[in-house]
Amino acid sequence: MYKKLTSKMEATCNDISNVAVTQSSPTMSFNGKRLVVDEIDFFAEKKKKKKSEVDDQMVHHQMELPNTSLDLLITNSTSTSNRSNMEEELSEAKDNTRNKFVAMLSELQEMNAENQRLRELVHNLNNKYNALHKDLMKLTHKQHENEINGAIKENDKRDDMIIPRSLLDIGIATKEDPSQQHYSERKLQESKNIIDKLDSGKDSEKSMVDQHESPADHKALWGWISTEATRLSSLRDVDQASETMSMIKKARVSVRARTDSSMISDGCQWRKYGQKMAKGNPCPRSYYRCSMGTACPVRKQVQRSAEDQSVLITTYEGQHNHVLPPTAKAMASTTSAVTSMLLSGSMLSSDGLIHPNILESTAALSCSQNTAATLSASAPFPTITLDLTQSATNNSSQLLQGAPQDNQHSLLSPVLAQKFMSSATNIFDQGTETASFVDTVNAATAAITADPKFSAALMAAITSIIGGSHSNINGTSGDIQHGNNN
DNA sequence: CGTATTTGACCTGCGC
DNA sequence: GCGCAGGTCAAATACG
Repeated sequence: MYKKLTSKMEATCNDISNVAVTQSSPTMSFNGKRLVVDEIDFFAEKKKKKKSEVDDQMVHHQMELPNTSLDLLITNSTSTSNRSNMEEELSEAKDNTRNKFVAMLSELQEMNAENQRLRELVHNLNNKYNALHKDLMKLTHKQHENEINGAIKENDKRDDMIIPRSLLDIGIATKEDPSQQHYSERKLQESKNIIDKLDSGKDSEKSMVDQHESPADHKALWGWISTEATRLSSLRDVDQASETMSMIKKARVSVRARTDSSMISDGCQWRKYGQKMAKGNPCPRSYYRCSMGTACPVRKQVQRSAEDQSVLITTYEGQHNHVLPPTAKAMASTTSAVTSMLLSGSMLSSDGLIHPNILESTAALSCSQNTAATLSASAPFPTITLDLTQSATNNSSQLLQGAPQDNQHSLLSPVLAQKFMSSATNIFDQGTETASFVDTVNAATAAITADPKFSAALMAAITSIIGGSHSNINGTSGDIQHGNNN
């Protein structure tokens, strides 16, 4: 936005400076560049010779005036009435040009003001981001300390828990892994280092200025450079934040489901925009984008499994920027939660391994339903795969104590379901992309920290929702209410 | 006729 | 630099 506006303003300035015949004039500063802008009398020269020469000039030439787009018809007539008409038209043309120029100037000033406001906005956002980031680190640190304290007790309780092979196969670290012990501390240290680097960057810029010029030049120069330093620093932070944002946008949730139909119904409207043959798979991959909202960034890929063509793999990517229908909301919230947990520090260690908390939660998911959740660390962007194709043989009561099991559509206890849905809704149902990633992570972390059953509830909710769909997918009904992520 | 889908061309990132 | 594969675009086509 800022860059766009800047380039637009630069273009405007160039246009103006091209038009303006510069004279000694007051200067305007734009983005550190000096612009010479003044009110120019385009007709000054012509005025001088106007009285004596204008008639002849007009007769013999097509007037050396800027094209004012007025249709000034010049004839060879020498009658006085025509002459006075032409003079009137000429002065009108002058006035028009002057008015246009004044209008452009005022527009430029407005844009300058807007530019200033945007700068302040970016700066404020940057400050808020930093504050939230620090809070997140504190929370993560606190949470990890709590985990360490309760680790022994938890381990005793969960000794009989079955961890699925699919999770062990992907190299998940266990609590005994000593590298996990300092996960939060390392992360905190990394963030401190980043902040230190930024600060030192500012300091070095300042020291460069301090040594730079004579005192006379110093003041003006410092004004400009400090503005630039602030701007660059902001851009660095914005880059950092945007990188994080792009990560969460790129995070994917993949759903494997056994179905004959070409696409699972997930409550959203999709428009197909491409199809491609993927290597090593006889079935084409289809590309869809969400058509429910204008310019909604959410996309999904649908492809049949190469190994088992009855299995449909649907991969969701991005966050919806519009209000979702209730049928799509549940899954969207759920997959948002998974995605954000996936990307928050509470899930992944700095080693790229899955945090023990999530291991437990994911194990809960896998054990609690006919579903396996796996995390791909090798993919360019984090991807969680929910496998709905496994046969219903697992005991679902191992972790979700009190969860009713008589209902294949909802194995989630009503209390936990409500808790989960309200949490997920509070956290993720922002409806727009503008919801801060940091807010999301903070909220997710806070929710998990506040409620030890949250993780289990979350996973149970996923299986509940997907489980319902799954049974539909495998059943005769084509009306599958499957959600997509975010 | 407006909207959705198809499909070949094009772009981009990555490995060699 | 080149080729490959994944992803996207947009003109052509189909459909209601």
